[in-house]
Amino acid sequence: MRIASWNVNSIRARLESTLDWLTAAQPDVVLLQELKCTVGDFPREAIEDLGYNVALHGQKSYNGVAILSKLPLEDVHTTFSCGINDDQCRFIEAIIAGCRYISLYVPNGMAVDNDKYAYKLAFYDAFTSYVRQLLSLNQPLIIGGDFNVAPDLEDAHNPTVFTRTDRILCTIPERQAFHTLLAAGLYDGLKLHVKSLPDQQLPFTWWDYRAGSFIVDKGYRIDHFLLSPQAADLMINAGVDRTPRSVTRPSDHAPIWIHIKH
DNA sequence: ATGGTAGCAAAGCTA
Repeated sequence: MRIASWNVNSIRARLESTLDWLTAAQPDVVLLQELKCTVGDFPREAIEDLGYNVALHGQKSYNGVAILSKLPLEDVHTTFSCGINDDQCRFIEAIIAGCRYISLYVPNGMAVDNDKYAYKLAFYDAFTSYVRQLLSLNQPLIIGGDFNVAPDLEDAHNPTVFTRTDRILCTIPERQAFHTLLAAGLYDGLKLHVKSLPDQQLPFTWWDYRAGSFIVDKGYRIDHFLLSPQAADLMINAGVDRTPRSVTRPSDHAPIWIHIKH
């Protein structure tokens, strides 16, 4: 099975490139983030025409997540208990072929002194609690999404950003929150795969639109697949698909993917 | 240190 996750930065602005990418990459399961539209405005028919079942959680202008699947989706949920800003559409979960999938869009945080930064840390806390419950089931669990954290020095083009206390995506509390989530018992799928190969660098997944960051490869690795032990056992390959980041009017994120035994 | 671009939606907010 081919599993992909992609922050599209507006599904309507990205519809043509999304359909092109789906046709070329042929993923069986797709976890999407930043739809930036309501359920009613989602281009459901165009995607269903490519053979996908659709489950989505959308709102006007911001956020929004979806799961596309060639196999039937069961047991769909669109919330976990965070306690604040629960009206923001950042989570959707479904069971597909006996495996639980979550599409996650973690708050960006904006700036260290911003209320959104506190929300981001609270979101990590609450999601970690939820993941601990899921992991106690001892079942395959695949979480894909935009985590808005570069976990380690190799996950940013310029490691000196980690010496600054004001650089969003890279501050110590954000990275600690991410590593606490991992420590609940999840594997970083991309890292697990790349580190099993000789002399491979971890690829970036996001490049700022500004200052031509993609051309000079000044990126960050902030999109991740996090896997339960039962899912990690199934993984056979992983990577980043830079092709959709290279087209005209791209998303600022590239799709990430894993292959699992089915 | 600053400012650089993009999407939504119609001026500023978010990223």
